[in-house]
Amino acid sequence: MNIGNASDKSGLPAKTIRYYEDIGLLKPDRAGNGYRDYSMSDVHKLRFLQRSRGLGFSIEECRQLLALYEDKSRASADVKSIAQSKLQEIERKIIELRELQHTLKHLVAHCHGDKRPDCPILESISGTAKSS
Amino acid sequence: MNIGNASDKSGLPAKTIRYYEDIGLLKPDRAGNGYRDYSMSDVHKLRFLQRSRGLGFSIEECRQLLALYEDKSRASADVKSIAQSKLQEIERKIIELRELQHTLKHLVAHCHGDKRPDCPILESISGTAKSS
DNA sequence: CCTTGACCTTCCAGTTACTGGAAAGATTAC
DNA sequence: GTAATCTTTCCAGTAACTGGAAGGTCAAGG
Repeated sequence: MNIGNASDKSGLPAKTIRYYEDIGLLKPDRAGNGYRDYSMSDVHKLRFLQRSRGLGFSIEECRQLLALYEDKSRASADVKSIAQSKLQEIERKIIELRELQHTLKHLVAHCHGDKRPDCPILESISGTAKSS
Repeated sequence: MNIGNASDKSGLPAKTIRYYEDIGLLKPDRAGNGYRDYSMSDVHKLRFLQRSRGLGFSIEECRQLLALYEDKSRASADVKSIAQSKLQEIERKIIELRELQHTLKHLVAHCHGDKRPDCPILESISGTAKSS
């Protein structure tokens, strides 16, 4: 399929998809007319990249994740150790998102935006003291 | 406290903290010698920024989140609607992280890196067919 | 067949969000 | 007092896109 279609299905702008090709992340086939030709497998990888990037992984981390995803026949211990450290990172990110969620929920529940300067929840979260 | 200390406590490089000041995200006090002086409240906000950025929110989104966090006495409906949409985004990110976690766990559990080109889990995830 | 509009191509420049390094002043440790 | 370790500002470089120009391709309508 063409890049526009792949873009719709993956959620990545066509520009970004071309950029990912430039830096060697994902190289699609080419049709006879020179158009890029994406397989469903390519689209899944693009979606995978779209998510990973959106979740704060760097391009290089995404490259590793994609290599895992593609199983570049590495030594087992190697694959496992990278995957394991990524899993820890994911676990941490989930916890952080839960905390952020918690903070915002309290905000919605308890702060009324009525120009009081003393929202009790925020004070309890952030504190006010100066220290060296 | 000095910027180095704030850097240690927030997890953000001093460079980045200064950059955030440049773009008007967080303006600390200044000590008599011209050094930036961070309060604990500032450090909490920096940590908040460190996390939000690491979780894939853009600077502008972080600015909004920080405004919520600081309760910039907006109209209640305004605050709530922004917070609500951020909460949805957070919910989505958590789900995506869980899916990524799921994928990697299967990888670790079922792919042995023994140079077989046919890891069954990855095939089931990504598919192989071409379509227009 | 021809045009029109929506695709696609490459290339190059601009933006966002840092990041590194120089040059110089302030502080702390001996 | 002086050396090491802060800190300051400023300017340049990098990472990861993003926009726009100039031009080729394709499917639909007349």
